[in-house]
Amino acid sequence: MTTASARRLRKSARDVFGWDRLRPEQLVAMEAVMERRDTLVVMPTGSGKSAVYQVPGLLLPGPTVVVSPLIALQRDQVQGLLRRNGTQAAAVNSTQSGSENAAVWDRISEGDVDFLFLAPEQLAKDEVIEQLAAAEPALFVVDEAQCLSSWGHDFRPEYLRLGQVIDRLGRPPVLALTASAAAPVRADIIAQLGMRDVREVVTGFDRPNIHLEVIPFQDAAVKERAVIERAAAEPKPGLVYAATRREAEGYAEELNRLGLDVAAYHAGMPARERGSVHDRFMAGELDVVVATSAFGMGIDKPDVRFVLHASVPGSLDAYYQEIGRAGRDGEESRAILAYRPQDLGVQRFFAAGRPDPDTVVQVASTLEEYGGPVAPTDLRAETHLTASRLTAVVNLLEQVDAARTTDDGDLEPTGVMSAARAAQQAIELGDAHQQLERSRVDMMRGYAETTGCRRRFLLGYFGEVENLEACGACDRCAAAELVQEGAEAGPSVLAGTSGRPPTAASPSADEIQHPFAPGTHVRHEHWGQGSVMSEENERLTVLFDTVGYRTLSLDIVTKNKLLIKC
DNA sequence: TAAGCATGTAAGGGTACATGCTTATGGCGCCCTC
Repeated sequence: MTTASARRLRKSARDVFGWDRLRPEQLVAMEAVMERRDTLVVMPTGSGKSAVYQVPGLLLPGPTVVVSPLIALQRDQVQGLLRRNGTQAAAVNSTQSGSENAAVWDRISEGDVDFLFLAPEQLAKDEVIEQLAAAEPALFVVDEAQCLSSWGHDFRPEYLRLGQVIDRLGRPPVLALTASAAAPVRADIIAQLGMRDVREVVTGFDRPNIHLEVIPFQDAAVKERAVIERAAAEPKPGLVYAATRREAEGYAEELNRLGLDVAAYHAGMPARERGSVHDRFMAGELDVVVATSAFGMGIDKPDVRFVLHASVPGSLDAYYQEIGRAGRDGEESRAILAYRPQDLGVQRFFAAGRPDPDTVVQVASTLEEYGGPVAPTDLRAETHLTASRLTAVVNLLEQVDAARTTDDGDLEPTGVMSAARAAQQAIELGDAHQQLERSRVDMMRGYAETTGCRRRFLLGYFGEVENLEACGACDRCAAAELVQEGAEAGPSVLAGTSGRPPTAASPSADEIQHPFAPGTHVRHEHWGQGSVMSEENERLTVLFDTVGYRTLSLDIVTKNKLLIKC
């Protein structure tokens, strides 16, 4: 590429950041940003995702706003940028004093800050939006954008307010960055941020050096023993993911008893202790960290040799994100899942989090009683709800067009429907989201129980439909290879799993002759529009817009004409 | 949805089983006290 903008980008990357070469996909995304287009980038961690906003951010006139989910991450990002020649970066958050934050705002108004880092909660405050709007930001970046979809609907509802914030800032170009996002997550990010005419830059999901394995269990005690033995036996360092805090502490204790250097990590621990575990792991002082899902964002340790899940996580998005912390150095590493079907129960429980219907009715009718604009703080006082609970309900009401945010940040009913109708539609929307979350748990189960190549299943889930060859680097391919060898040459011992021979369990793209190849858009009489995500063993997995993932028998689909291509 | 725990009951002096309650991930910001 030899356009003037590509030349400028390359020069800035070299002069300021010392990067002699930009990857083609980085350059494509940067050029889209320079053209002021809304851009969604899905790139694995370690592939230079941050560069996509850093380089254009310095070339565009005006500050770049970066929404980042963790204050610890903001700190790392600011320090990283300050090390670059002539680059000014700052953060505004609750760990800094009022006067420190005020000093940052002064610098922004003087044009002295190139990059400003904030958590979405900061952007819930009117004065923050007003000061930002006055600075006329050149670019609005949402880092770790999968948080918007995974946390925005319940845990951190301010994430879903970012679309409104961008409107109030005068719609600067939006850049969303994430390391892993399947189709519904990408669609959610685009919809919630109100991104328009989006340039999507999605690089390959495959991490061929990570060997995939699932070990099935029925008995909890047997599984626990196996997890401990396996974690002790694998090359170090490694990560063990547990579903609960108690489990994490239990495993850490057992492994310590075996003489290994192991620490637990979860959100219930004091901040200092968490920081110390993080630092010791990064410094290579720990063999294993046993953690809940709290551990990992911003961890870029190249030599993690295994990621062992002691319980299934709630989605393949989460699973892929967590196993992606293994083998960043490109060396062989392993992702092992200790799978017990009963463990899905706790994930179904987590997937059930949605605003309570009574609360939705209460907020809708309170809003109707006001009749006109009301400050969110007044609505909070009236309904006796916490800020995040109220925000979660308001988000639903806005999504069904029953309420809107004024330019002043107040809430008002749109008046197009009654409070009862608004509440009903908002509750239905909450239910639909819950259904999608549950279908994602089902897909996790599908991965654990598949009889075909696990990597094909995983890549199909992320919509990567080009590479349908079996991988040869998962337990299923190894098992198929063993069967094949046995059939050809009698009993033999499995020598290894290197290389990628096609296997009986996994047909190539050319061999799939039926009309529902992955990527095909389809329509179902009851479930509406969808697209085929994967096909194996005569079963189709389809992602429907309204009901989430569904797995269907190809035979029944064909015989009963259940799906129409469109 | 499922597991752990406390309590209750039957049969019978210590134990087995049923029942019901509680808890299960993720962070920011802000207000409090020392």
